[in-house]
Amino acid sequence: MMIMDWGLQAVVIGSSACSDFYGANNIDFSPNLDFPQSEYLSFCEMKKEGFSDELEELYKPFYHVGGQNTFMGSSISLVPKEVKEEQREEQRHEQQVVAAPSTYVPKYKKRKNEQKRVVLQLTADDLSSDKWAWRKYGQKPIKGSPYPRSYYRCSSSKGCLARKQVEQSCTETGIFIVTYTGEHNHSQPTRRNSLAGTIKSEFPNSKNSINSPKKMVKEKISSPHGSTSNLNSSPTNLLSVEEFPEIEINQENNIIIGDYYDEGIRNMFEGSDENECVSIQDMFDGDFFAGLEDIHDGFNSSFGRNSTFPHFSS
DNA sequence: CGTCTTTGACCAGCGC
DNA sequence: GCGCTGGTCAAAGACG
Repeated sequence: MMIMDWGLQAVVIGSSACSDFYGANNIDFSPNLDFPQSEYLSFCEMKKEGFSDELEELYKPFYHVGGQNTFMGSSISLVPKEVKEEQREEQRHEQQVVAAPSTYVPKYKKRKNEQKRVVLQLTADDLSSDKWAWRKYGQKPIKGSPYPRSYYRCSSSKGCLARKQVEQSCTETGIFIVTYTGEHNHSQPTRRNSLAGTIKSEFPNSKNSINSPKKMVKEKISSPHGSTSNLNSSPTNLLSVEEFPEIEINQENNIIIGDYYDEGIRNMFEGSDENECVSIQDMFDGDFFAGLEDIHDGFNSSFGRNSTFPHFSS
């Protein structure tokens, strides 16, 4: 099931290091039923390994009480650890399941600049389809990844808070993990800014770029925004939309609005087919991400009334 | 000259 | 409090 794929990827991305996927902070992954206690406890103990609250935030949309969710191929409840323990305590005394509180207080406060993030896994070709103008303002080696992460801000408008992070996947050659944060405060530019200085690779030899003395390395590439053209271009079938778990992407790079939506919610997009599709290109061309926020709010209200976890169809 | 990338320094959040 | 880490700043240089 597709949701399994990008859900896992979301975890990987959320952990800020693609090799550091072990679990999530304060989240109990144990299935509602028939899960060995020893394994249940081991999941809970993962918290000690230093998982960030990013993961916690990531899984908030999956929190679901009183029903069963489908995750990683089995029926699983995604309930904050504290909530689960509260439930178990109540079960011990009353032999009944108690609904969890609707609010969950994270252990750690968010980072100062943490905002809603949209995480995508794109090929180099997909990267070059991004018509926004970005200016690189930093690059950092990331722990656990052999590839550095590049930081971009929107260069179309001064004061635009849109940000983009790009890093090469350490597990899939030719796949780039792109994280968008903030929102553009302007319409999409009709043309890109001057191409001056844009022919340098976004991903020069990482070791050189990190450790070498300050020296420009010029690499002629075909696409602007630094996405190298010599990378293997494999079909992208993964999309992680943090905060928007109701969105799926299929093999054709179409964003699918799940059929569990209320008709009214799905109608927020043009058309009202059973599964609404938006291409990657459409996302970059229009206000798709802005619309996601509204969809997300609608989803929460809708999902809150329905005890059945969303089922994605493809 | 304007815009870009590169890269070391700096800052803030987080864990111990 | 200290160290680690990720995100940002800003100076220097390259490109059209």
